[in-house]
Amino acid sequence: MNERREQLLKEIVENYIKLVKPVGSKSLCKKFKCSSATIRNEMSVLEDLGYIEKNHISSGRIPSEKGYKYYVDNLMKPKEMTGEDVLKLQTIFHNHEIEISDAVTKCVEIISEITNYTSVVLGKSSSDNTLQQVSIIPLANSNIVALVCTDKGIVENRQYTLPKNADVNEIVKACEIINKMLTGTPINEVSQRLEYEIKPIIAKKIKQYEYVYNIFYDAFNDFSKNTENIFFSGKANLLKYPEYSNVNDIKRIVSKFEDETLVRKIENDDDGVKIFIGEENNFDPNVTIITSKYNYHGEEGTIAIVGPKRMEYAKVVGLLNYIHDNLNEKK
Amino acid sequence: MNERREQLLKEIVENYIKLVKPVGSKSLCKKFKCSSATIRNEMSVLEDLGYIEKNHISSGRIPSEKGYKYYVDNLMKPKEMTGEDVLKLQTIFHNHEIEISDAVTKCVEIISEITNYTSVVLGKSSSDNTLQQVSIIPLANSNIVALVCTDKGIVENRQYTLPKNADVNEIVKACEIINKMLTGTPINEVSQRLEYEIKPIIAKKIKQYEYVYNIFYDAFNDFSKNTENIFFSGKANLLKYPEYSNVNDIKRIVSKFEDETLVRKIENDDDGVKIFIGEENNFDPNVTIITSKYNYHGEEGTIAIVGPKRMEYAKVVGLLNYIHDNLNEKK
DNA sequence: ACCTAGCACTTATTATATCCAAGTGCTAAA
DNA sequence: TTTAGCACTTGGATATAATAAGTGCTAGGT
Repeated sequence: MNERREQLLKEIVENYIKLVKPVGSKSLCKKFKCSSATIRNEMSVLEDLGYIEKNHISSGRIPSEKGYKYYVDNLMKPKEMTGEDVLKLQTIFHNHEIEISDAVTKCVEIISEITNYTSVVLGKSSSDNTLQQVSIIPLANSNIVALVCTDKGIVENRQYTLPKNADVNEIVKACEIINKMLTGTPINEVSQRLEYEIKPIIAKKIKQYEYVYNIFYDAFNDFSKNTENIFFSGKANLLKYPEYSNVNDIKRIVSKFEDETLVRKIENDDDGVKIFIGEENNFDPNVTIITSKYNYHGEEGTIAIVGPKRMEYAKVVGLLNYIHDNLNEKK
Repeated sequence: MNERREQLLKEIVENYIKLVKPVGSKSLCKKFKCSSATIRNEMSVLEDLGYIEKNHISSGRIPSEKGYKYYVDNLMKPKEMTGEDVLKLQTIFHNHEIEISDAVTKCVEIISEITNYTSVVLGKSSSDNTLQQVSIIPLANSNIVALVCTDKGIVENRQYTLPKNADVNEIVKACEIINKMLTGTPINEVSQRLEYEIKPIIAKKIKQYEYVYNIFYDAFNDFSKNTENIFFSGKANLLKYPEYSNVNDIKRIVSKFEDETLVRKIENDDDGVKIFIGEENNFDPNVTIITSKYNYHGEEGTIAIVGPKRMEYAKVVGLLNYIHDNLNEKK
């Protein structure tokens, strides 16, 4: 590699990102003040090094995954955000400072709007939450709502119809016992302790303890599944790009978005903004995924942007850097 | 119309539903024990009546929307559910009888699985819920969770960070006042009564009443938006069908599923199982939507199945009839 | 040692022509 | 009222040719 080759690669990548057409030697003559033959010679070096590829023997060049990677690692300069976009995000980070539960959600909606890619929030699985409080709200017709709240403020609720001979007071009693004994327990250990510590106690104090036990057992069990913390915005954006212009590609991508266990694989534990190009990501070899962790007022997770491999890296990385800084307060 | 023409229409519709190819006169000779010319004569009558159409001058016939409609209204016999499918649904309706909050959700997941179409749950907008109880759960670092629960057991929760000089006790006090005065108020009137009845009272009793007021105001406001009660299952199923084999059709449909206000238009207030073919529905002229209301332990809404116009009507209607009966208990 | 003009060659894309299968409409006879 | 027969239409598949874009390579120039 030398200076000119790097510049050439940069030019090819950015050109291809913009126009989605293989880049020919002729089109770069002016920029490099030399003939197309010279460019061709340099291009064939870049091809030997594996940074660019041809679709067929006489086509222009497109960046390979290795080429994109070299570009993002060495040549790209993250774009500073424009005032307009900053403004949109400011309203989330500053104006509404008390309301936090869906700051992240709103954030990715704006990301999709700005970037025209698909964004995903992967809420952290609840394993490091601890039990803060359970409570019962009685409704009419012997229905009740059981609530479970964790120290990080995540709430799950569930409605039940009580058997006819049930007594709400007994359930409230059980509630108090659970709160007294289990507050602070990691949420994934609660079920176990409920069975071995709480069940014997309420068995003594409460007549029909079985159904009372079941109510809480169910409520906690739900928590550990916790399938609800994936949020998408701008799914349809992916379909805008010409690389997904054949039906099977689209079907493949759409189906993959439907598959929760696959989407979970997007998650990444490294801090900072990370880029996974094509084969590097565990989701789909035809997309690039850029991730960023967040930890905002105790809510943790990953924000991911999914787009074509020829993503506007400079723009997206600039944006995610900004968001990363704002959604991770060092307390 | 006469008996033979009805049978012919029935045959054409069912044939097209199964094979997705225009139905030619020859293929029906055996069934009707006559020559293709006879069939052609009858077909041209059905075409004049508007029940079937041609793609081009020399193609076989396909049912028109009017034809489908005549079929579902007069010729189709809803298929009884098979034991296997009944079994899948029984586990929801009977075995887990205490756990109701996502019975409907699980239900449509099974619907999508059985039918291979897309199903949607449109939760009833919360306008006829009344306030049952608000409560506050304090967390660490002067964070709190505010909970709002309605008489039908719908719960919204929100997390806030309190200002430094705040006193949780004052918020709890406000909670009690609200519960005493507003329980039973329709949820969409709560904001108003909060401002005119509660605000003056807490203004007297609580020092920094402004932020306390804001917490509850926000929490109730969220409720009236209530954008979260749409649930999809099997979105990708739509892409399986040959009628959506061109890219633009797929893009259009996928984008429409993304558009919440459009999806809301699927909702339908009539009771029973209703069929909306093509132009009859407000969502997309190229699909059929079959809806059924549910009212299960106080949770109300619409279940909708979205599929191509050549939907397997008999199967889907049979299934939805069954579900309708089970998700609407007359108390 | 590097650059460049020139040219033969390759490939995708587009347009055009041709052929075939499926199916219709119409006529005339049963 | 039904049917056999036939001319006609259309979409789809396949083959062919023309064109544009771009490459690799050679040979001569700096």
